[in-house]
Amino acid sequence: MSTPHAILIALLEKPSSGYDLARRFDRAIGYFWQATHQQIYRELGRMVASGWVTVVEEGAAASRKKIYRVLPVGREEVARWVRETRLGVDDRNVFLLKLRADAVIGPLGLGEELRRLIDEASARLETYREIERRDFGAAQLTRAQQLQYAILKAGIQTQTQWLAWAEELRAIVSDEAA
Amino acid sequence: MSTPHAILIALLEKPSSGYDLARRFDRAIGYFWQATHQQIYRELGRMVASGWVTVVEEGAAASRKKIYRVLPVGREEVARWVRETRLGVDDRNVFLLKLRADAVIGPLGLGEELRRLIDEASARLETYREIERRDFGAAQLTRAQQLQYAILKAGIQTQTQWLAWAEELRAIVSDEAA
DNA sequence: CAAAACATGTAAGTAGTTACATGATTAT
DNA sequence: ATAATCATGTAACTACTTACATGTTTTG
Repeated sequence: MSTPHAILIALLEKPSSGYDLARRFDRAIGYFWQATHQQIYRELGRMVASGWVTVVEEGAAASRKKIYRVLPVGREEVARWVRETRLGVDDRNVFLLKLRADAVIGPLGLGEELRRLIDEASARLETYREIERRDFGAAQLTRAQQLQYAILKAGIQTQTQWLAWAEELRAIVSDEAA
Repeated sequence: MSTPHAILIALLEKPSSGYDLARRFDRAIGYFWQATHQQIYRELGRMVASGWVTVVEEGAAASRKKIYRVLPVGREEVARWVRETRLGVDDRNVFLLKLRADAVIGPLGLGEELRRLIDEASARLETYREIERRDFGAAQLTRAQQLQYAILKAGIQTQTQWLAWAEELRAIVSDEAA
């Protein structure tokens, strides 16, 4: 559901052609957000139709490279999406997308949502810790139990790491004009 | 692409009805793998057709609760999927699924894939560290730069945490009959 | 001049989401 | 009795994936 906004944010960072976007989504952006060229061209077409972006054909008539640029309406749509899309703990890559939007178009008031995500992650961590105490307190664990414990520990460590990161982020995000 | 296998593994852990599966996917399983009841019923139907699972109707004729159980063919399909599906660094939840499969049906030889995923995560971490040195060495960073740095740090910390977890796991996974 | 990279699209199939739909059982 | 939970499904829509398709520009 966030693919069009991922593209809008990438275009706000730097106006590009569909091909350039596809390359950017293969490299840097692709580390936390994926989009194939087919998705990109489809969404670009839709977003031109919606009036969110304009397209300028570049180079000679033979070379049909098209550079897309976000219009004020599209910019406002990004801001609206950041404000109104309520995220869950599982949407961390989407939150990173919101951070990129916040970096490229002024402060958008992410402090409140960050606060809530921290609370939810804390609650989930506490649930995991309870399962840990209840199910993995035994001295000797079978191989299967060791693996199940490892799966749980993946969750515990992920929440712990994210919480530490999020706390550090609060200081930056909090100076906001919500 | 792994939804049917997620369901098979859940059924290997405990034969269940579609409704029970949906609940399990809402609770414990749902922390790292999602499936709605519509997906579950569709896949159960397909898997019965494929001969991977059998269904036993329980209770009176009026109450039409159906308990699904994995057949040997389905069990072998899980083993095949674990062996033959090549994962990337972004498929960590899928790797956790493979671990659950390994816990429920004997050792499946995950050591090699774990080794490769560790190598790939190390390489990605090194890429992130290079970007860090190149782009965020300055003493004073603007707000936008601080946010971009925070996004990068999320990646760095995620890889670091995962690598530590994976190294710990190697000891358990390595005693394998590949 | 040939291969790689640039550049943009369509078509078909699969998977996932949201809404609709129905009926039985259990607890208040 | 009535509301909540149990229990299973269908239909319509949207998104994503894989394969196909075409032509240009740059580099060796």
